[in-house]
Amino acid sequence: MELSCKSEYAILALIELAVHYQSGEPLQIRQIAAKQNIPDRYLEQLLATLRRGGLVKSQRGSKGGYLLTKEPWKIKIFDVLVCLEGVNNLKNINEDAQSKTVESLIVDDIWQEACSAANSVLQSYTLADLCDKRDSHKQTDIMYYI
Amino acid sequence: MELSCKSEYAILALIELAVHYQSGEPLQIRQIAAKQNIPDRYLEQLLATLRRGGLVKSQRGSKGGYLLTKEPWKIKIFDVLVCLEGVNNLKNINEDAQSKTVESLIVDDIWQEACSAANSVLQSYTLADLCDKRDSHKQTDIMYYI
DNA sequence: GCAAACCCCACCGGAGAACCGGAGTATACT
DNA sequence: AGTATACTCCGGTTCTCCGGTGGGGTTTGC
Repeated sequence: MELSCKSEYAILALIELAVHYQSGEPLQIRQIAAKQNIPDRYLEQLLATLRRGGLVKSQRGSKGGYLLTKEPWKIKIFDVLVCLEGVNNLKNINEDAQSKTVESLIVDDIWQEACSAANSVLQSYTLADLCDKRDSHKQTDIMYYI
Repeated sequence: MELSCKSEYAILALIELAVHYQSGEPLQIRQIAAKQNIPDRYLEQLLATLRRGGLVKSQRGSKGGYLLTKEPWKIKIFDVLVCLEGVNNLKNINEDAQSKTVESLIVDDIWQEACSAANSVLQSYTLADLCDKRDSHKQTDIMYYI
């Protein structure tokens, strides 16, 4: 029940892209990495995965960088996790009669139910929601500062 | 979002213990392993962990084995997972000002919310519930058999 | 053509999962 | 007392993944 570093980095990067989305300008790995202190060589790989997953697009060459492919309110946190962690439900092929007791089916059911509960939360948040939270959070900080 | 083999084995073993709970007789590793086709040397380690976690107790020597320490309806699936996977919320010490951006706090919040949703499902099931499900499932099988 | 950016492939160290073995220890039965 | 039966503890092995680094290649803007 631990959020992997990988997924956390990816979500943070996507938040940065979402914040700069309306500008239309691409954002570079270096800039994202610096703002969220993520190792840039590693972030590069994660962005490549996100690109292959269709969540971001890249622009090569000088003045290049990354852009969201969709509006921030159309990208759910769940989508990001699926893209990063891979599709998780491909074990159902191994349903031989052997090594599948009645009890293990029941346990799997419960587990599926728990996963669904978590996923529905992750489905309910978009990048835009996180940006809003960020803004209100920063407002609060300013209030304290005054 | 994958249930580890480890936890699955442990829950299956505890179901077996729960089924035989009213007999008061200890159940041996071999018997549990055979019924749920679990590698017995591995199951031994898992039961040791469960014992250290206070979920089961052992009886050594001939005619020994394992017993639940509590009634099956007092043991939640969540308890089993915590015992096996370890306490997961001990990262809060690393809250230096550095490497903790506002955004990462927000991401952590969302993740916590998703975890809570999953945990509340796992809190709602006890070993006794799983035994009931098992019984009704087996009833259904018999119906088909006729 | 050159620098700035992305792209791709490969590798490494550490950690954990899923096991297997062996020597020791407690208990029951004879 | 002695033996068989179980658990207990310690260790090692193989495999995969995670987080991270390095090097070389390709595209683009100026």
